[in-house]
Amino acid sequence: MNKEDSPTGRTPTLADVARVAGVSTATVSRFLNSPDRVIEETRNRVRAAVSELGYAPNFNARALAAKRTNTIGAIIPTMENAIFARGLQAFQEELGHNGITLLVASSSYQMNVEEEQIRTMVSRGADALLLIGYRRDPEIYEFLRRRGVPVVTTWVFDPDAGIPTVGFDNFQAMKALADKVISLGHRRIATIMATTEGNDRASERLKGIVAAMADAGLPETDLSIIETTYGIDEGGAALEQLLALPTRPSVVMCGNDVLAVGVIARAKEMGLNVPEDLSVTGFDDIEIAKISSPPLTTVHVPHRRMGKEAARMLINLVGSNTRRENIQIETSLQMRGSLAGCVNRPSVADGS
Amino acid sequence: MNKEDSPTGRTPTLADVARVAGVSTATVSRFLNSPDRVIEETRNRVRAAVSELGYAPNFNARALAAKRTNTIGAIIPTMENAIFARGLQAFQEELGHNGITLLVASSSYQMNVEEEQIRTMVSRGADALLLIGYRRDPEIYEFLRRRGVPVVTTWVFDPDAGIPTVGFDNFQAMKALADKVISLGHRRIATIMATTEGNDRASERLKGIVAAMADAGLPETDLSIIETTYGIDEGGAALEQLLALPTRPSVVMCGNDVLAVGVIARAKEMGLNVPEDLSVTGFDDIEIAKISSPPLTTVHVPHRRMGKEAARMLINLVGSNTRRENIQIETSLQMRGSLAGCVNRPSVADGS
DNA sequence: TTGTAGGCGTTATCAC
DNA sequence: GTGATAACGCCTACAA
Repeated sequence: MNKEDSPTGRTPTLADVARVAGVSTATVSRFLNSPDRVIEETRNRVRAAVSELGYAPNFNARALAAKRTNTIGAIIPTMENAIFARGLQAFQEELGHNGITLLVASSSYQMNVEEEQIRTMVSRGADALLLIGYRRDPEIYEFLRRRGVPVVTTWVFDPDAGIPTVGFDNFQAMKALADKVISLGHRRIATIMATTEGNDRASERLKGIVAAMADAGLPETDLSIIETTYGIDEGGAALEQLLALPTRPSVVMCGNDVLAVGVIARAKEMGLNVPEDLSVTGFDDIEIAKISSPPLTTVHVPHRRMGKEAARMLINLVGSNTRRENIQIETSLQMRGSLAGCVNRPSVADGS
Repeated sequence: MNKEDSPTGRTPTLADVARVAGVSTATVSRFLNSPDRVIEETRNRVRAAVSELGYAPNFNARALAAKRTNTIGAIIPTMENAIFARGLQAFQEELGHNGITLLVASSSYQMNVEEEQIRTMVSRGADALLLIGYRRDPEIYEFLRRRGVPVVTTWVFDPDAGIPTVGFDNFQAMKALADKVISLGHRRIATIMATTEGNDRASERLKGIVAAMADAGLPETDLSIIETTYGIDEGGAALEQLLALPTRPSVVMCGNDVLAVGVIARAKEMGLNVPEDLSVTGFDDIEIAKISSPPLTTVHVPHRRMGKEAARMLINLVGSNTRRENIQIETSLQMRGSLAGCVNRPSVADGS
């Protein structure tokens, strides 16, 4: 039982430190928040008292009194796959450099869960919020506006969104890939997407494919669409549905890399060669895209830069130094082995 | 400008609700926390006032007054790969069923960062903590004990750890796999592990391999060890180091699936056939293990069950219904294509 | 530079 | 059942 064993039997408070140091609570508070406003001699006494008591400030009390938490919240659709990991990592690093803590929650792609979490974050005092995509109930934006909580949305870019966006144009990005696919001779195109309802990224990507087909004069009926949740196994299951259709696609364009990798794996299990029998594309260019075999053709997204820029904008907004703006991140096509030209063989392979 | 536009110009408080409903703040508080202790008639008035004002309770004030947050914190080594994702998901679900919120932070496998985050979580009022592994500075456990914050560690099982563990025996699990590898004829074994310093899971897994070799009478010099950070590319880089050594291993046993998949990918790039030229094993059995080609032989860990059990124990500890205990989760070998028997060919393949 | 004192929004202990 | 009212731990004018 050393001297550090809680002398009072409870966790030390500011007042305890003040008493031990022989100063007022105000001085201790200053020592903690702006040490330069405390004279050296006093500083030492307080510092000693702090470490003697093992004092740690009570965050909730601080937030209550200061109306500021130095905390920014991020709500992402999922933590189960690595789609958002890298961007969030960069986001967190940038916040860390500015002494800001990140709080993360995941909504499982459910809008009502997300709303709940937005309210929770706000009631916990988050100074600002990072959200994925911009399409959500206007009421929630109204709520945030009234509470004065700045928001930035990412993974999308849209100057007309009404709120700051830091991201890329999902429509154009996917259209560019679809253009490429079509130029390689593919006509029977299938796509596996996240449920597009309430998911602007997915629905815009889908529109991108449709637009590319329209440009090429392909009938919309040549496009088979399956909506599913994101996951490797889900991708595989979707592929099976696709192959049960009367006309077998020559290419499957997936809404993200996770689905695509699942498709490739299942295709191989089913005895199909990728890309000879079936081409596959993804979206995101996360790590598994490279290690898939064949490696995955996909849309490269500069996740880290996106996360960093979002953090910077949010930090500015909290300091209210800036008006809102939008930052566009450029994506690029990442060609790899999973996409090949289409020789337009009949939909049911024969032995000839 | 409708009636909901903040009437007072600031966010509504309990007192505002009380005023509008014509009751005391105590009653509103009761309405919020134990509605059954308020008579129906009053309840309705309060309910109306709440929704009229768009009132939402201030979490920090609540925590300050109640000394309880209904929040449990989890600190994991990384969010960058999916190792902890599934377990954490199950953990969160179980907490959710009990009205508890989960706060997640990641430490990037750095002990000092983790300590910092533990202190942050506590000062934010987390009612309890979930940590990965048990090996850390005793001072931090002392800190938690003094603050009365229950802790459960997971991904390890050790009744002697001094704190509750919900997990598996890393030593035995890896030893079982190594036994199998050796029984297949492998002698020149290499291993790629996370830095074992401060990482009990990694160091125990390594010991498991060493023990298996000892049991088989293999000299310890037959084991090449490379320590690296977890990541796909890191696995690939480690493989290159390994292949530069004078005696080429016939099998690479990796500390986790992420490394192993990286090894397989790089091996193929280098023109090696897996498992003919080189066998590879992992640990965890996360999703990529299945989609790797060849699919990965690994140690299966029941992540979801582990997460769920940890949540239950933590919930009990917060209610202080229980004394601490330990729960062992059984792992199993998951044999797949990346591991084959060793024909003990010379370390440098020739054309014969 | 430092101290005093009021307030932040809830909860909880009492009486009534 | 309901209402005062004192905590909870910290911040921040304002004074000294």
